[in-house]
Amino acid sequence: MKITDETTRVWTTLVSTSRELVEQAEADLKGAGLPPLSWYDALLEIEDAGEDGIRPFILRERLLLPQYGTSRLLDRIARAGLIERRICDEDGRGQVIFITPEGRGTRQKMWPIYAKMLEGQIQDKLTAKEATTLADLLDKIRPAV
Amino acid sequence: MKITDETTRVWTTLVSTSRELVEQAEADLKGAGLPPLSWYDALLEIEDAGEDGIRPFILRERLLLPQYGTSRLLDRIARAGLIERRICDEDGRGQVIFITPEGRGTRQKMWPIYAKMLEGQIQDKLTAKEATTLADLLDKIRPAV
DNA sequence: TAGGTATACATGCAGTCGCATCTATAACGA
DNA sequence: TCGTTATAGATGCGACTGCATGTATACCTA
Repeated sequence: MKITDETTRVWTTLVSTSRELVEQAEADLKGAGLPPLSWYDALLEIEDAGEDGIRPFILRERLLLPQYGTSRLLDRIARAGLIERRICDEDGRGQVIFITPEGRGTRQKMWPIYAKMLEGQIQDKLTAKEATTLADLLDKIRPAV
Repeated sequence: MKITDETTRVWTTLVSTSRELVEQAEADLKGAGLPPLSWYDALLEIEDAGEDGIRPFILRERLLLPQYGTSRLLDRIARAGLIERRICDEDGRGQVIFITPEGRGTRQKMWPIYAKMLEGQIQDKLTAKEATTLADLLDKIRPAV
C-alpha cells in the first residue's frame, strides 16, 4: 500500500483548494450581509421547483445533505421568511416547500457575489480547455453518487 | 460577469468531490475507532518537529487553521494524552508541544486507514500523469497562501 | 383489515466552530 | 523606564453538526 507523491499532492491540493474557495465565498457573502452558501443551494433548488414546490426528502437527495441537516437548514431559512412550508396533501407525513418573494430576492442578491468569486478564483485562472480537463479529472475520483 | 458551464462544473465537482472524500476518510477512521483527520495532520506536524517540539502558532500556520481552532484542537488531543504541552522557556506567553508515545502510536494506527482511502479513491483511479495534471490545475486556482 | 415494517420529518444532546474578547507577556519608541 | 502596541494563547457565547432516537403517517402482507 504505497501512496505516491502525486497522490498525496492531489489530496492536499484538493482539500485545501476546496476549503479555501469555500471560505472565500462564505466570507464574501457574509461581508455583504447575506446568508451562507448552503442557503443559496437550497433556495436555488426550491426556486427551480416552481409552482409545485419541493418535498424536503427530494431536496435532501439533490443537496446531498443528511436528513437532519436538511430539516434544520429549512428551519433556519423558513425562520428568515425566505421559504414557506406547507403541509402536503398527498402525504400526511410530509410537507412541501415553496420559495417566498423575499427568498427569491435574497437569492438574486447572492448570485453576483457568488459569481464574482467564481469568476475571479476559477474562470480567470483557467482556459476553457483546462476547466474541462479539471472537471473531468475530478469526476474520475468522485465517489459514485 | 458571465459564468461559463465549465466553471460551474469545476466548482461543483471540486466541492462535492472534496467533501465526499473527506467524509469517506472521516467515516473510515471513526469506523476503526480512531480520531478524525484533523488530529492526524496535527500529530504528523508535531511528530515531524522532533525533539524540539513545536509552538502552537507555527502549527497554526502549517495547518491553516484559525487561532482558536488550533488552541482547541490541541486541547482535545492533549486531553486524549497524545501530546504534551510544556511552557516555553524562551517566551512566557507561549508553550511548546511534544508528541507522546501514545500519540505516535495513534498516528501510526491511523495511517493505514488513511492510505487505504487515498489508494482506493485516488491512486487507483488516476494514472501518474493524470494525477500530476490534476494537482497542477488545482494549484492554478488555489488562492495564494 | 390488523399488525408489522418502511418512510418523512423533528429533536435532545454532546461536540465543534466562528466571533469577539480577554489575559499575559514581549517588543518598541519617546 | 514607562507607556503603547503587538503577539501568544484561552475562552464565553451563540450557531451549527453528527448521532441517536422519537413521532406520525404510509405501505404491505397475511
